[in-house]
Amino acid sequence: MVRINRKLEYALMVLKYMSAKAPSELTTAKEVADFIKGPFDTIAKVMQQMVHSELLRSEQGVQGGYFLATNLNKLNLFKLNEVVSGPMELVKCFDEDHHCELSSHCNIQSPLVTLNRKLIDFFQELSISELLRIKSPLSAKSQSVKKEVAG
Amino acid sequence: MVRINRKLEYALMVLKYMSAKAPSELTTAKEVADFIKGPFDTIAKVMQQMVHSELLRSEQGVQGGYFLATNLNKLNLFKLNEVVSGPMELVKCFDEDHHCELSSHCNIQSPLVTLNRKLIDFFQELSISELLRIKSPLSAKSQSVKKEVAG
DNA sequence: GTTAAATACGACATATTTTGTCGTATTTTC
DNA sequence: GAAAATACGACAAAATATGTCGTATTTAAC
Ligand code: FES
Ligand code: FES
Repeated sequence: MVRINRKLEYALMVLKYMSAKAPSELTTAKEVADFIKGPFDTIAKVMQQMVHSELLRSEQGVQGGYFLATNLNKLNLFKLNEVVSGPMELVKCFDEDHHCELSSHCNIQSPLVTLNRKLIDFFQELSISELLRIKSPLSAKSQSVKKEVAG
Repeated sequence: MVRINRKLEYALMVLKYMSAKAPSELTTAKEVADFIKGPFDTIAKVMQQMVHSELLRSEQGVQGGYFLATNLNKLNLFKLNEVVSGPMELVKCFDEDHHCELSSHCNIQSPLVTLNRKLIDFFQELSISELLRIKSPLSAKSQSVKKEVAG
């Protein structure tokens, strides 16, 4: 099976939620959790992971929170998935720590390499701002630049 | 996470293995299991599922086995995944029996619909014969037709 | 300086999904 | 009738995903 998981959804929800605010405004994990009626702890951890990979930045203490620290035009779904799930191959066989026990007699290795590559490309080409239809100041700017180049 | 699972791999292995034979020759589950050094029962069940969806046909009894019953040019990865995993949405939220408890407050529903659609398209456009680089008589024929149309 | 609200983070617990095994029945050839 | 194969449901085990808890730290407000 091939499915999108919750943590990736939470990450998308967080970005969607935060991108509706002014860039300087802080957002707390509680705020998001309340808004989407989801589990605070899990969502908070996702946001912390996003800080690690510098998608967000955080301020601690009372009145602390998170704010966007990246251009969502340059962020893609592949990257975002890595942020929440850690780096991993999309075809299990090729994952470092997985070690596929069939690999020595496998008759579809090269097809799987191809598939792995195609999946990576697919997710890399999916920009978050496009997917979430975000029109931030930055986003709008980049879009128009893109248009000029394209047209 | 977003990953290809074993059953789909087994199905691909089976098709790869069988497509190397003459169309009339039978292949047993044991034969495939021995060849790839995989678990007989699981592989057998995958082949049985393929019979249900008429990708293969079977003959019972001693000297029984399976043979290809479909044009692999017309088979795509989406369909093959459905055959081994049953019909299901690629974004869990939209799955009939899953019922996403966040859906009433979800702020990314429309993006998820888009993503779901794109994933389906991606897998539907991946033809099995192309992926496995199969050059069966049928396959070769269709390929040349395709070329003529394209060129 | 104490309290409250927030992030930070690891360890654990639970739930779900995936993967494999077993038992048993049926079909067919020898 | 025995052997080799498919057929299939129920179960078991393993892996993964998801959520919870405990505790520490930071900072603003009082
Ligand atoms: S099944 Fe893992 S490498 Fe082919
Ligand atoms: S999280 Fe399920 S519909 Fe949005």
